[in-house]
Amino acid sequence: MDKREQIYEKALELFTANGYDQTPLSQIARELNLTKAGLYHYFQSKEELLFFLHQHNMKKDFVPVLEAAEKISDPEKRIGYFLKHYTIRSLTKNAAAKVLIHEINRLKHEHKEIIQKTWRRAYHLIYDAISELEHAGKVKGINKTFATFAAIGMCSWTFYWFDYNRRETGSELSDTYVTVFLNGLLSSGSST
Amino acid sequence: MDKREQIYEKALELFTANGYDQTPLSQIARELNLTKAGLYHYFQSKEELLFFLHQHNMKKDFVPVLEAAEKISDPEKRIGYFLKHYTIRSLTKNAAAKVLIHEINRLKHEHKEIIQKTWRRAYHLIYDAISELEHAGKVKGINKTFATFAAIGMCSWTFYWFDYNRRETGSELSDTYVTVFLNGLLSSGSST
DNA sequence: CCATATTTACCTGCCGGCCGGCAGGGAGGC
DNA sequence: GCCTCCCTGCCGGCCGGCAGGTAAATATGG
Repeated sequence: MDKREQIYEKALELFTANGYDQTPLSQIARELNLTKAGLYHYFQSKEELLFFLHQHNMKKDFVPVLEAAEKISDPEKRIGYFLKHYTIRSLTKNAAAKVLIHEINRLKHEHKEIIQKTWRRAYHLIYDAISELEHAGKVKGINKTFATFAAIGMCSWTFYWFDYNRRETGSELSDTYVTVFLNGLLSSGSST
Repeated sequence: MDKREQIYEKALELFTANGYDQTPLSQIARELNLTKAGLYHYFQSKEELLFFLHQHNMKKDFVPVLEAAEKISDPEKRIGYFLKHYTIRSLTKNAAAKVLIHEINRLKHEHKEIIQKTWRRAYHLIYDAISELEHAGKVKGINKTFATFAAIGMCSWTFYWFDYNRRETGSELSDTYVTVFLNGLLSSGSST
Protein backbone atom coordinates (compact mmCIF):
# COMPACT_ATOMS: atom_id res chain seq x y z
CA MET A 1 0.00 0.00 0.00
CA ASP A 2 2.53 2.53 1.11
CA LYS A 3 4.96 0.91 -1.28
CA ARG A 4 2.58 1.14 -4.19
CA GLU A 5 2.32 4.82 -3.46
CA GLN A 6 6.11 5.11 -3.59
CA ILE A 7 6.18 3.29 -6.89
CA TYR A 8 3.46 5.59 -8.16
CA GLU A 9 5.45 8.68 -7.29
CA LYS A 10 8.74 7.47 -8.65
CA ALA A 11 7.43 5.92 -11.83
CA LEU A 12 5.43 9.02 -12.63
CA GLU A 13 8.46 11.19 -12.00
CA LEU A 14 10.70 9.16 -14.27
CA PHE A 15 8.14 8.69 -17.00
CA THR A 16 7.49 12.41 -16.95
CA ALA A 17 11.15 13.24 -17.17
CA ASN A 18 12.23 10.71 -19.78
CA GLY A 19 9.14 9.23 -21.34
CA TYR A 20 7.47 5.87 -20.95
CA ASP A 21 9.52 3.99 -23.51
CA GLN A 22 12.74 5.62 -22.50
CA THR A 23 12.40 4.60 -18.90
CA PRO A 24 13.38 0.97 -18.27
CA LEU A 25 11.80 -0.78 -15.35
CA SER A 26 15.29 -1.45 -14.06
CA GLN A 27 15.77 2.26 -13.47
CA ILE A 28 12.53 2.66 -11.58
CA ALA A 29 13.49 -0.32 -9.48
CA ARG A 30 16.98 0.95 -8.82
CA GLU A 31 15.82 4.34 -7.63
CA LEU A 32 13.46 2.63 -5.24
CA ASN A 33 16.22 0.35 -3.95
CA LEU A 34 14.55 -2.58 -5.55
CA THR A 35 15.33 -4.97 -8.36
CA LYS A 36 13.33 -5.30 -11.50
CA ALA A 37 11.92 -8.61 -10.37
CA GLY A 38 11.03 -6.97 -7.09
CA LEU A 39 8.89 -4.50 -8.92
CA TYR A 40 7.08 -7.35 -10.60
CA HIS A 41 5.74 -8.33 -7.26
CA TYR A 42 3.45 -5.31 -7.38
CA PHE A 43 2.16 -5.51 -10.92
CA GLN A 44 2.18 -7.87 -13.82
CA SER A 45 3.61 -5.86 -16.68
CA LYS A 46 4.88 -2.46 -17.60
CA GLU A 47 1.59 -1.64 -19.23
CA GLU A 48 -0.21 -2.48 -16.02
CA LEU A 49 2.03 -0.10 -14.15
CA LEU A 50 1.11 2.64 -16.56
CA PHE A 51 -2.54 1.81 -16.12
CA PHE A 52 -2.13 1.99 -12.38
CA LEU A 53 -0.59 5.44 -12.70
CA HIS A 54 -3.51 6.59 -14.78
CA GLN A 55 -6.12 5.26 -12.41
CA HIS A 56 -4.42 6.52 -9.31
CA ASN A 57 -3.91 9.93 -10.76
CA MET A 58 -7.52 10.22 -11.85
CA LYS A 59 -8.72 9.27 -8.41
CA LYS A 60 -6.40 11.63 -6.60
CA ASP A 61 -6.30 14.69 -8.79
CA PHE A 62 -8.87 14.65 -11.53
CA VAL A 63 -12.08 13.20 -10.13
CA PRO A 64 -12.18 15.49 -7.07
CA VAL A 65 -12.10 18.55 -9.29
CA LEU A 66 -14.69 17.03 -11.58
CA GLU A 67 -17.06 16.20 -8.76
CA ALA A 68 -16.72 19.56 -7.09
CA ALA A 69 -17.48 21.23 -10.40
CA GLU A 70 -20.49 19.04 -11.08
CA LYS A 71 -22.15 20.34 -7.95
CA ILE A 72 -22.10 23.95 -9.09
CA SER A 73 -25.46 24.95 -10.47
CA ASP A 74 -24.49 28.07 -12.40
CA PRO A 75 -23.13 26.84 -15.74
CA GLU A 76 -20.70 29.71 -16.18
CA LYS A 77 -19.17 29.18 -12.78
CA ARG A 78 -19.15 25.43 -13.33
CA ILE A 79 -17.00 25.76 -16.42
CA GLY A 80 -14.80 28.35 -14.77
CA TYR A 81 -14.25 26.24 -11.69
CA PHE A 82 -13.36 23.14 -13.64
CA LEU A 83 -10.97 24.81 -16.04
CA LYS A 84 -9.24 26.73 -13.30
CA HIS A 85 -8.67 23.84 -10.96
CA TYR A 86 -7.94 21.34 -13.65
CA THR A 87 -5.17 23.61 -14.86
CA ILE A 88 -3.78 24.29 -11.43
CA ARG A 89 -3.73 20.64 -10.48
CA SER A 90 -1.93 19.77 -13.67
CA LEU A 91 0.73 22.30 -12.85
CA THR A 92 1.39 21.55 -9.22
CA LYS A 93 1.43 17.84 -9.88
CA ASN A 94 4.79 18.20 -11.53
CA ALA A 95 3.72 17.81 -15.10
CA ALA A 96 2.31 14.39 -14.51
CA ALA A 97 -0.30 15.18 -17.12
CA LYS A 98 2.49 15.08 -19.66
CA VAL A 99 2.86 11.33 -19.49
CA LEU A 100 -0.64 10.49 -18.51
CA ILE A 101 -2.31 12.27 -21.37
CA HIS A 102 0.40 11.73 -23.89
CA GLU A 103 1.09 8.07 -23.30
CA ILE A 104 -2.51 6.97 -23.07
CA ASN A 105 -2.13 5.12 -26.34
CA ARG A 106 0.27 2.68 -24.79
CA LEU A 107 -2.54 1.27 -22.72
CA LYS A 108 -4.33 -1.70 -24.14
CA HIS A 109 -7.80 -1.08 -25.37
CA GLU A 110 -9.79 -2.14 -22.33
CA HIS A 111 -7.64 -0.10 -19.98
CA LYS A 112 -7.78 2.89 -22.27
CA GLU A 113 -11.56 2.72 -22.30
CA ILE A 114 -11.71 2.90 -18.52
CA ILE A 115 -9.54 5.98 -18.36
CA GLN A 116 -11.31 7.72 -21.19
CA LYS A 117 -14.61 7.21 -19.49
CA THR A 118 -13.53 9.72 -16.89
CA TRP A 119 -12.31 12.11 -19.54
CA ARG A 120 -15.72 11.93 -21.13
CA ARG A 121 -17.26 13.09 -17.88
CA ALA A 122 -15.18 16.24 -18.16
CA TYR A 123 -16.22 16.67 -21.75
CA HIS A 124 -19.89 16.45 -20.85
CA LEU A 125 -19.47 18.76 -17.91
CA ILE A 126 -18.43 21.54 -20.25
CA TYR A 127 -20.63 20.58 -23.14
CA ASP A 128 -23.78 20.50 -21.04
CA ALA A 129 -22.91 23.76 -19.38
CA ILE A 130 -22.61 25.40 -22.78
CA SER A 131 -25.98 23.94 -23.70
CA GLU A 132 -27.52 25.56 -20.66
CA LEU A 133 -25.98 28.88 -21.57
CA GLU A 134 -27.33 28.47 -25.05
CA HIS A 135 -30.86 27.88 -23.82
CA ALA A 136 -30.54 30.96 -21.67
CA GLY A 137 -29.67 32.92 -24.81
CA LYS A 138 -26.20 33.73 -23.59
CA VAL A 139 -24.41 31.75 -26.27
CA LYS A 140 -25.23 31.67 -29.94
CA GLY A 141 -23.92 30.13 -33.11
CA ILE A 142 -21.10 28.19 -31.54
CA ASN A 143 -20.33 24.55 -32.23
CA LYS A 144 -20.52 23.16 -28.73
CA THR A 145 -18.32 20.15 -29.33
CA PHE A 146 -15.53 22.20 -30.81
CA ALA A 147 -15.79 24.83 -28.13
CA THR A 148 -15.56 22.16 -25.46
CA PHE A 149 -12.40 20.74 -26.94
CA ALA A 150 -11.04 24.24 -27.33
CA ALA A 151 -11.34 24.73 -23.59
CA ILE A 152 -9.85 21.39 -22.66
CA GLY A 153 -7.07 21.80 -25.19
CA MET A 154 -6.16 25.26 -24.03
CA CYS A 155 -5.64 23.98 -20.51
CA SER A 156 -4.09 20.64 -21.35
CA TRP A 157 -1.55 22.13 -23.70
CA THR A 158 0.16 23.87 -20.84
CA PHE A 159 2.57 21.08 -20.15
CA TYR A 160 4.15 21.49 -23.56
CA TRP A 161 5.66 24.82 -22.73
CA PHE A 162 5.19 25.76 -19.08
CA ASP A 163 8.21 26.18 -16.89
CA TYR A 164 7.38 24.14 -13.85
CA ASN A 165 9.81 26.04 -11.69
CA ARG A 166 7.53 29.05 -11.81
CA ARG A 167 4.50 27.64 -10.16
CA GLU A 168 3.60 30.89 -8.50
CA THR A 169 2.13 32.07 -11.79
CA GLY A 170 -0.22 29.11 -12.00
CA SER A 171 -3.13 31.07 -10.65
CA GLU A 172 -2.75 33.88 -13.14
CA LEU A 173 -2.34 31.35 -15.91
CA SER A 174 -5.55 29.55 -15.14
CA ASP A 175 -7.40 32.84 -14.72
CA THR A 176 -6.29 33.89 -18.17
CA TYR A 177 -7.64 30.66 -19.64
CA VAL A 178 -10.96 31.02 -17.90
CA THR A 179 -11.34 34.65 -18.89
CA VAL A 180 -10.47 34.09 -22.52
CA PHE A 181 -12.71 31.09 -22.89
CA LEU A 182 -15.76 32.37 -21.07
CA ASN A 183 -15.62 35.78 -22.68
CA GLY A 184 -15.13 34.11 -26.01
CA LEU A 185 -18.22 32.05 -25.50
CA LEU A 186 -20.49 34.64 -23.97
CA SER A 187 -19.80 37.48 -26.34
CA SER A 188 -21.50 35.43 -29.03
CA GLY A 189 -24.82 35.84 -27.23
CA SER A 190 -24.81 39.61 -26.81
CA SER A 191 -23.18 41.26 -29.83
CA THR A 192 -23.28 39.05 -32.94
CA MET B 1 15.23 13.63 -54.03
CA ASP B 2 12.03 12.05 -55.16
CA LYS B 3 12.96 9.13 -52.97
CA ARG B 4 13.52 11.32 -49.97
CA GLU B 5 10.03 12.63 -50.49
CA GLN B 6 8.70 9.08 -50.52
CA ILE B 7 10.55 8.31 -47.33
CA TYR B 8 9.14 11.47 -45.81
CA GLU B 9 5.59 10.48 -46.61
CA LYS B 10 5.88 6.91 -45.48
CA ALA B 11 7.85 7.54 -42.32
CA LEU B 12 5.47 10.27 -41.25
CA GLU B 13 2.53 8.01 -41.92
CA LEU B 14 3.93 5.16 -39.87
CA PHE B 15 5.20 7.32 -37.04
CA THR B 16 1.81 8.98 -36.86
CA ALA B 17 0.01 5.68 -36.78
CA ASN B 18 2.21 3.80 -34.35
CA GLY B 19 4.57 6.25 -32.72
CA TYR B 20 8.24 6.94 -33.21
CA ASP B 21 9.58 4.31 -30.86
CA GLN B 22 7.07 1.71 -31.91
CA THR B 23 8.01 1.98 -35.55
CA PRO B 24 11.18 0.07 -36.43
CA LEU B 25 13.19 1.27 -39.38
CA SER B 26 12.82 -2.17 -40.84
CA GLN B 27 9.10 -1.59 -41.27
CA ILE B 28 9.56 1.74 -42.98
CA ALA B 29 12.08 0.14 -45.29
CA ARG B 30 9.86 -2.82 -46.03
CA GLU B 31 6.88 -0.70 -47.00
CA LEU B 32 9.11 1.24 -49.38
CA ASN B 33 10.47 -1.98 -50.90
CA LEU B 34 13.84 -1.29 -49.38
CA THR B 35 15.99 -2.86 -46.75
CA LYS B 36 16.97 -1.21 -43.52
CA ALA B 37 20.50 -0.70 -44.76
CA GLY B 38 19.06 0.79 -47.91
CA LEU B 39 17.34 3.43 -45.85
CA TYR B 40 20.62 4.26 -44.23
CA HIS B 41 21.84 5.48 -47.55
CA TYR B 42 19.60 8.51 -47.16
CA PHE B 43 20.29 9.48 -43.59
CA GLN B 44 22.65 8.63 -40.80
CA SER B 45 20.43 7.65 -37.92
CA LYS B 46 16.84 7.31 -36.89
CA GLU B 47 17.04 10.61 -35.08
CA GLU B 48 18.21 12.30 -38.24
CA LEU B 49 15.23 10.91 -40.08
CA LEU B 50 12.95 12.41 -37.47
CA PHE B 51 14.75 15.70 -37.79
CA PHE B 52 14.32 15.58 -41.52
CA LEU B 53 10.59 15.04 -41.08
CA HIS B 54 10.39 18.04 -38.81
CA GLN B 55 12.30 20.31 -41.12
CA HIS B 56 10.51 19.22 -44.22
CA ASN B 57 7.14 19.58 -42.61
CA MET B 58 7.92 23.04 -41.35
CA LYS B 59 9.01 24.14 -44.77
CA LYS B 60 6.04 22.68 -46.56
CA ASP B 61 3.16 23.30 -44.21
CA PHE B 62 4.03 25.59 -41.36
CA VAL B 63 6.25 28.35 -42.69
CA PRO B 64 3.97 29.25 -45.61
CA VAL B 65 1.09 29.90 -43.23
CA LEU B 66 3.36 31.82 -40.93
CA GLU B 67 4.71 34.04 -43.67
CA ALA B 68 1.33 34.73 -45.17
CA ALA B 69 0.08 35.74 -41.74
CA GLU B 70 3.06 37.97 -41.05
CA LYS B 71 2.15 40.10 -44.03
CA ILE B 72 -1.29 40.99 -42.71
CA SER B 73 -1.24 44.42 -41.13
CA ASP B 74 -4.42 44.24 -39.10
CA PRO B 75 -3.48 42.41 -35.87
CA GLU B 76 -6.89 40.87 -35.38
CA LYS B 77 -6.97 39.43 -38.87
CA ARG B 78 -3.36 38.34 -38.52
CA ILE B 79 -4.16 36.19 -35.52
CA GLY B 80 -7.32 34.90 -37.14
CA TYR B 81 -5.56 33.96 -40.34
CA PHE B 82 -2.78 32.13 -38.60
CA LEU B 83 -4.96 30.16 -36.20
CA LYS B 84 -7.39 29.21 -38.91
CA HIS B 85 -4.87 27.99 -41.42
CA TYR B 86 -2.56 26.44 -38.90
CA THR B 87 -5.47 24.35 -37.68
CA ILE B 88 -6.66 23.39 -41.14
CA ARG B 89 -3.21 22.38 -42.29
CA SER B 90 -2.74 20.23 -39.23
CA LEU B 91 -5.94 18.42 -40.02
CA THR B 92 -5.55 17.81 -43.72
CA LYS B 93 -1.97 16.70 -43.31
CA ASN B 94 -3.22 13.51 -41.77
CA ALA B 95 -2.40 14.23 -38.18
CA ALA B 96 1.26 14.64 -38.88
CA ALA B 97 1.34 17.20 -36.12
CA LYS B 98 0.75 14.34 -33.74
CA VAL B 99 4.24 12.98 -34.13
CA LEU B 100 5.97 16.14 -34.99
CA ILE B 101 4.85 18.06 -31.96
CA HIS B 102 4.73 15.17 -29.63
CA GLU B 103 8.01 13.54 -30.45
CA ILE B 104 10.06 16.69 -30.57
CA ASN B 105 11.87 15.62 -27.43
CA ARG B 106 13.47 12.73 -29.23
CA LEU B 107 15.54 15.17 -31.24
CA LYS B 108 18.95 15.97 -29.91
CA HIS B 109 19.38 19.40 -28.48
CA GLU B 110 20.83 21.19 -31.49
CA HIS B 111 18.17 19.84 -33.81
CA LYS B 112 15.45 20.67 -31.35
CA GLU B 113 16.66 24.24 -31.17
CA ILE B 114 16.37 24.66 -34.90
CA ILE B 115 12.79 23.43 -34.99
CA GLN B 116 11.75 25.44 -31.99
CA LYS B 117 13.09 28.57 -33.57
CA THR B 118 10.27 28.38 -36.08
CA TRP B 119 7.74 27.73 -33.35
CA ARG B 120 8.94 30.84 -31.63
CA ARG B 121 8.11 32.83 -34.73
CA ALA B 122 4.53 31.70 -34.38
CA TYR B 123 4.56 32.61 -30.74
CA HIS B 124 5.77 36.12 -31.49
CA LEU B 125 3.31 36.54 -34.31
CA ILE B 126 0.44 36.17 -31.88
CA TYR B 127 2.11 37.86 -28.93
CA ASP B 128 2.99 40.96 -30.92
CA ALA B 129 -0.45 41.14 -32.44
CA ILE B 130 -1.97 41.12 -28.98
CA SER B 131 0.43 43.90 -27.99
CA GLU B 132 -0.81 45.99 -30.87
CA LEU B 133 -4.40 45.40 -29.85
CA GLU B 134 -3.48 46.39 -26.33
CA HIS B 135 -1.96 49.67 -27.45
CA ALA B 136 -5.09 50.34 -29.45
CA GLY B 137 -7.09 49.91 -26.27
CA LYS B 138 -8.90 46.86 -27.56
CA VAL B 139 -7.39 44.44 -25.07
CA LYS B 140 -6.95 45.02 -21.37
CA GLY B 141 -5.68 43.15 -18.35
CA ILE B 142 -4.70 39.99 -20.16
CA ASN B 143 -1.41 38.20 -19.68
CA LYS B 144 -0.15 38.18 -23.24
CA THR B 145 2.13 35.18 -22.89
CA PHE B 146 -0.56 33.02 -21.41
CA ALA B 147 -3.13 34.16 -23.94
CA THR B 148 -0.74 33.32 -26.75
CA PHE B 149 -0.21 29.82 -25.50
CA ALA B 150 -3.94 29.47 -24.97
CA ALA B 151 -4.47 30.11 -28.66
CA ILE B 152 -1.73 27.78 -29.83
CA GLY B 153 -2.79 25.09 -27.40
CA MET B 154 -6.41 25.26 -28.40
CA CYS B 155 -5.47 24.59 -32.01
CA SER B 156 -2.68 22.12 -31.42
CA TRP B 157 -4.71 19.99 -29.10
CA THR B 158 -6.99 18.99 -31.93
CA PHE B 159 -5.03 15.93 -32.90
CA TYR B 160 -5.71 14.35 -29.53
CA TRP B 161 -9.37 13.87 -30.24
CA PHE B 162 -10.25 14.80 -33.80
CA ASP B 163 -11.62 12.13 -36.09
CA TYR B 164 -9.54 12.53 -39.20
CA ASN B 165 -12.13 10.86 -41.35
CA ARG B 166 -14.37 13.85 -40.96
CA ARG B 167 -12.24 16.47 -42.58
CA GLU B 168 -15.18 18.34 -44.01
CA THR B 169 -15.77 19.88 -40.60
CA GLY B 170 -12.26 21.30 -40.46
CA SER B 171 -13.38 24.70 -41.56
CA GLU B 172 -16.08 24.99 -38.93
CA LEU B 173 -13.64 23.75 -36.33
CA SER B 174 -11.04 26.36 -37.07
CA ASP B 175 -13.70 29.08 -37.24
CA THR B 176 -14.88 28.12 -33.78
CA TYR B 177 -11.35 28.42 -32.44
CA VAL B 178 -10.83 31.80 -34.01
CA THR B 179 -14.17 33.12 -32.82
CA VAL B 180 -13.73 31.93 -29.26
CA PHE B 181 -10.20 33.21 -28.96
CA LEU B 182 -10.65 36.60 -30.58
CA ASN B 183 -13.89 37.34 -28.79
CA GLY B 184 -12.29 36.22 -25.58
CA LEU B 185 -9.46 38.63 -26.08
CA LEU B 186 -11.37 41.61 -27.36
CA SER B 187 -14.20 41.63 -24.87
CA SER B 188 -11.64 42.54 -22.23
CA GLY B 189 -11.18 45.92 -23.88
CA SER B 190 -14.81 46.99 -24.11
CA SER B 191 -16.74 45.77 -21.09
CA THR B 192 -14.46 45.17 -18.07
C1' DC C 1 3.71 -18.50 24.65
C1' DC C 2 5.85 -21.08 21.61
C1' DA C 3 6.15 -23.80 17.32
C1' DT C 4 4.76 -24.64 12.91
C1' DA C 5 2.57 -23.17 8.49
C1' DT C 6 1.62 -19.83 5.20
C1' DT C 7 1.94 -15.60 2.94
C1' DT C 8 4.34 -11.41 1.74
C1' DA C 9 8.11 -9.19 -0.09
C1' DC C 10 11.62 -9.33 -2.20
C1' DC C 11 16.42 -11.24 -4.83
C1' DT C 12 19.71 -13.78 -8.27
C1' DG C 13 20.13 -15.14 -12.60
C1' DC C 14 18.82 -15.84 -17.06
C1' DC C 15 16.70 -15.76 -21.78
C1' DG C 16 14.55 -14.55 -26.00
C1' DG C 17 13.71 -11.04 -29.02
C1' DC C 18 14.06 -6.99 -31.28
C1' DC C 19 16.21 -3.01 -32.87
C1' DG C 20 19.65 0.44 -34.41
C1' DG C 21 23.62 0.45 -36.73
C1' DC C 22 27.70 -0.99 -39.52
C1' DA C 23 31.00 -3.48 -42.78
C1' DG C 24 31.53 -4.67 -47.06
C1' DG C 25 30.00 -5.81 -51.55
C1' DG C 26 27.68 -5.29 -56.11
C1' DA C 27 25.14 -3.48 -60.07
C1' DG C 28 24.16 0.16 -63.04
C1' DG C 29 24.82 4.74 -64.97
C1' DC C 30 27.54 8.76 -66.29
C1' DG D 1 36.57 4.23 -63.27
C1' DC D 2 34.04 6.51 -59.99
C1' DC D 3 29.71 7.64 -57.84
C1' DT D 4 24.95 6.67 -56.67
C1' DC D 5 21.97 3.46 -54.89
C1' DC D 6 20.95 -0.41 -52.56
C1' DC D 7 21.68 -5.43 -50.65
C1' DT D 8 23.31 -9.49 -47.54
C1' DG D 9 24.65 -10.45 -43.30
C1' DC D 10 25.85 -9.67 -38.85
C1' DC D 11 26.58 -7.85 -34.06
C1' DG D 12 26.10 -5.74 -29.65
C1' DG D 13 23.10 -4.09 -26.43
C1' DC D 14 19.17 -3.42 -23.95
C1' DC D 15 14.82 -4.46 -22.21
C1' DG D 16 10.64 -6.89 -20.64
C1' DG D 17 9.61 -10.82 -18.46
C1' DC D 18 9.99 -15.31 -15.98
C1' DA D 19 11.65 -19.33 -12.97
C1' DG D 20 12.83 -20.35 -8.81
C1' DG D 21 14.70 -19.38 -4.28
C1' DT D 22 14.91 -16.96 0.37
C1' DA D 23 14.17 -14.39 4.48
C1' DA D 24 11.10 -11.94 7.25
C1' DA D 25 6.36 -11.08 8.70
C1' DT D 26 1.98 -12.85 9.88
C1' DA D 27 -1.25 -16.26 11.00
C1' DT D 28 -2.57 -20.62 13.18
C1' DG D 29 -2.98 -23.99 16.70
C1' DG D 30 -2.08 -26.34 20.80
